[in-house]
Order: sequence, then structure tokens, then C-alpha cells
Amino acid sequence: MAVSPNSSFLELTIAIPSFSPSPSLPSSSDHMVRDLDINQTPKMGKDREWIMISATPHVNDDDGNSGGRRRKKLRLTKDQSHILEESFIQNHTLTHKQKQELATFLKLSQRQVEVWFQNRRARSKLKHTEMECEYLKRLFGSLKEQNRQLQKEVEELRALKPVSASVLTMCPRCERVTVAADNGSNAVEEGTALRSQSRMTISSSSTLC
DNA sequence: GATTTCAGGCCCGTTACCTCA
DNA sequence: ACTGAGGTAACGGGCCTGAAA
Repeated sequence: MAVSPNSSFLELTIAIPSFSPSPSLPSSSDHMVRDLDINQTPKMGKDREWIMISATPHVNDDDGNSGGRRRKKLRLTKDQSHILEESFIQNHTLTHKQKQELATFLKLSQRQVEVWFQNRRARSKLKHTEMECEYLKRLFGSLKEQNRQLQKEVEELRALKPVSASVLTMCPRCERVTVAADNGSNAVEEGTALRSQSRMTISSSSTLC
């Protein structure tokens, strides 16, 4: 797909079955871009080959609806979508020149190419946000489970020695959970399993053992 | 140099159209 | 045949930025 030798962007070569642009671009792609009568029912093959209804969007003027807003929806062909997608992979934004060349090559208006890229960026961002959301959900789940385990462990420790949780501290040096005993000496409890899962400080007032 | 104006581009939310189950 | 959901092209408005006055 060497559209213009001067453009690094359009030096991109794409091998697409049934798509072979000649150096004199536009005429070679007549098979994929067709202007149809808007009143005809668009034919959609099983492979979802999209058909361009109108390359130049305009207010409908022959259906008695010129006063109202009735868009003519452009349907991109598979090849057009593919090329736009490849361009997007190369660069998420286009320079004016790239946009112009791409528009000419695809027989679309620059505005249409621009809109496609805007929508594509939006879809990309949405997908990213969804992925991030999924990740945070999983993280929340695992933290909840971790919290449950820690609660359980605290309960076990309490059962082992009936002391208030407020006197449990973790030594920052050896990372062992300690119980500040009433007589002043620190008794070290078994907190190894707990610490292996989390470096959580049970009490905010950590002391060295 | 600072301010204002304007054009162009992008993002965002929304609408309208289209297909499919 | 009808309908609702989902995908996406297109629109309009707001914001930002750089250039010109």
C-alpha cells in the first residue's frame, strides 16, 4: 500500500486479499467503494462487507424531511476499515497531510477520516478503562479475601491469648507480631503465616522487639 | 512583552442509523 | 413482522493551543 512515496505513514504495506491498489490509487478501489441509492436496502453479506451509502454526508433532501435531521449513515467497507485500523496502529493521530492522503486513498472526506480516528480513540480509551475496571475488581476481590484471612488470624491470636488487638504490634525490624504484655515484657506470637501474605502493621504504634 | 481574537484540532457526550438475534 | 440491544458514523459544544493583530 504505497500511497505516497513522500509519506512515511503511507509507506505502510498491507497485504489484503482482493485489495491491490495500483500506483494510481483511486480507480483501483472501485470494487470496494460504491455509491448506492440511499433508498435501496443495503445488502449485507455474511462476511459483513460494508457498503458506502454516501461518501459525502448531507441532509436528506428527497424524502420530505429536509427540515428535520436525517443522517445518511456511511458504512465502511472491510478494506476501508482495515486500512484505517492499520493506520491507527501506526499512529493514533494524523497529521494534516496523512489525513489528506488517507482520505484521498479511501475515497472519503477528510472529515470522515478525522471522525473515524476520533471515534477509534474513544473506543480505545473505553476498552482500556474497561480493562482497568476489571483489574481493579479482581484486586478488590483479592484484597477482600486477604482481609478476611487477616481477620481470621486475628481471631485465632485472640483466642490463643485473650488480649486486646490494640496491644498487638509489629516489629519493623524482624516483622514479627508482638503482644505488649501487661508486665512490660513482649511476648512474640506466631504471625509468620500472616506476614507472608501481607506486610500489614496491625498496630500503628510499631515497636522494636 | 502582555492581551485579545480567531481558527483549527481534539475530546466528550449524544444522536441517529443499521444489523442481528 | 416486530423489537430491543449493540455497534458505530456523525454531530454539536466546550476546551486548548498557537498564530496574528
